[in-house]
Amino acid sequence: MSKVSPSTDWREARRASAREAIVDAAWELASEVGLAGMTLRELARRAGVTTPTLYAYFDSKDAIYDAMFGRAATDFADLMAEPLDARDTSAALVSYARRFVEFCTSDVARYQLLFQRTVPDFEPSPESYAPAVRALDATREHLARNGITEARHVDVWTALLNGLVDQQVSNDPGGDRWTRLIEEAVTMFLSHCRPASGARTARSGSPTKGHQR
Amino acid sequence: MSKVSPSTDWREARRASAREAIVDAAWELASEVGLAGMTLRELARRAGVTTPTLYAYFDSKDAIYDAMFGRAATDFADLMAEPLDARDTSAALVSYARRFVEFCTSDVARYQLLFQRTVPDFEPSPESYAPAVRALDATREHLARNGITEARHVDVWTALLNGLVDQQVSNDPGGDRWTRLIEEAVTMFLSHCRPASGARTARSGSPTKGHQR
DNA sequence: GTCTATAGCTGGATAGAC
DNA sequence: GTCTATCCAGCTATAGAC
Repeated sequence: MSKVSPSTDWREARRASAREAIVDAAWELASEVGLAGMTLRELARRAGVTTPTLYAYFDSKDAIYDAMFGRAATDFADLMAEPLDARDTSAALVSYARRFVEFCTSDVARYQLLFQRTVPDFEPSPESYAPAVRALDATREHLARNGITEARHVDVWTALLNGLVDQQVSNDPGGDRWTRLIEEAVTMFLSHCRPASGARTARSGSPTKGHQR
Repeated sequence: MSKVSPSTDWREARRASAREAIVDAAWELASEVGLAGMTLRELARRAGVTTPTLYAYFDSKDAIYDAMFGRAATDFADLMAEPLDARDTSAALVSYARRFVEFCTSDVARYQLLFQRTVPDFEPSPESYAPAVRALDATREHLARNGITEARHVDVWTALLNGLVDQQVSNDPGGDRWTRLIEEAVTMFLSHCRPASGARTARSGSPTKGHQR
């Protein structure tokens, strides 16, 4: 495959594995104390090393944030690319929305790093950001299957879902006051944005009731 | 009125005035460097005093955040209580939504302190929080005039508006990619949530076009 | 690569003179 | 109430031995 020697491959693999372990510990810590509350001392302690060792794998704290972003974006894109088992396109969209909201609310720190700009002076590198673009493309594709193709409608969709997530985590953390409104919100969205193409497109009823969790 | 002497009143007034000046400087600073980036040294410099003087007026940095919250909540409630000049209730709701979104996007730091939980370990005191409750009541009243009375619909409303704001400030700061969708979002909301009560309630057309700013 | 030790800095908060 | 001077804690990041 490559011109590097096998031993170099091993070392590269071990190094990448060690980096992943640090990122694991970083996410675990951030979900407990918040992104801003994450310190390198505590991160090193959790990872079973000392502070200088972190610098053997990352140039700076921002580089760690960047690796965290990359991991989160990849997880997000992978989750959103998983196939959906739903009988029709609108039910699929509800499932898709639930998936997104569940992903966001299950780890607020991850949601903040990925979708809000809460860490001062941090911006993800293009490489880390790429998977997020891929996920947004998947969103567009799902909407297109429901006849939603206009850019403004896609923006309404993202606003609606982000709004549900934001209200949920800000005003009812751990509860379901807004997450339980997903199906209604999707119905509202579809009946307004989907082009009229017959009678059965208007509402989905509640075929996916009890499908969550 | 009170048993305190006039000179005590004067002193109280001057003290309150000095506190307000500090809060003014605090908001000006926060809007430049963010809430987390606000330091007491720089705040003191802006206010024309030294750090220890701040502690003559506030017990801690969190107490300053709390005073900032109180100011923002009062401004918010006052703005939302201003009368609306609109020919019908649905147009009034659009104006109301514009007012809210404009308030939020014009000062991101204020939006974050008021509606998100971005300052770690800070929670507003009941006194500072009270005006925010008053503003939410005003929102409920406006929605009720449009026949929206169910609690779940009020929650959909707040999610929708917060979603527009959040996407705007996170992904298109300074632009209008999401703020320009306000009228469409309100139309979508009303046609779904407003109880059917005749033909003319379904849509508002665009009577308020060019009404913003 | 990993450690011990520490530099260098910045933050909130305080002591004590005036 | 306001200042000068400072404390003390916490942070990121580095030097240098092994």
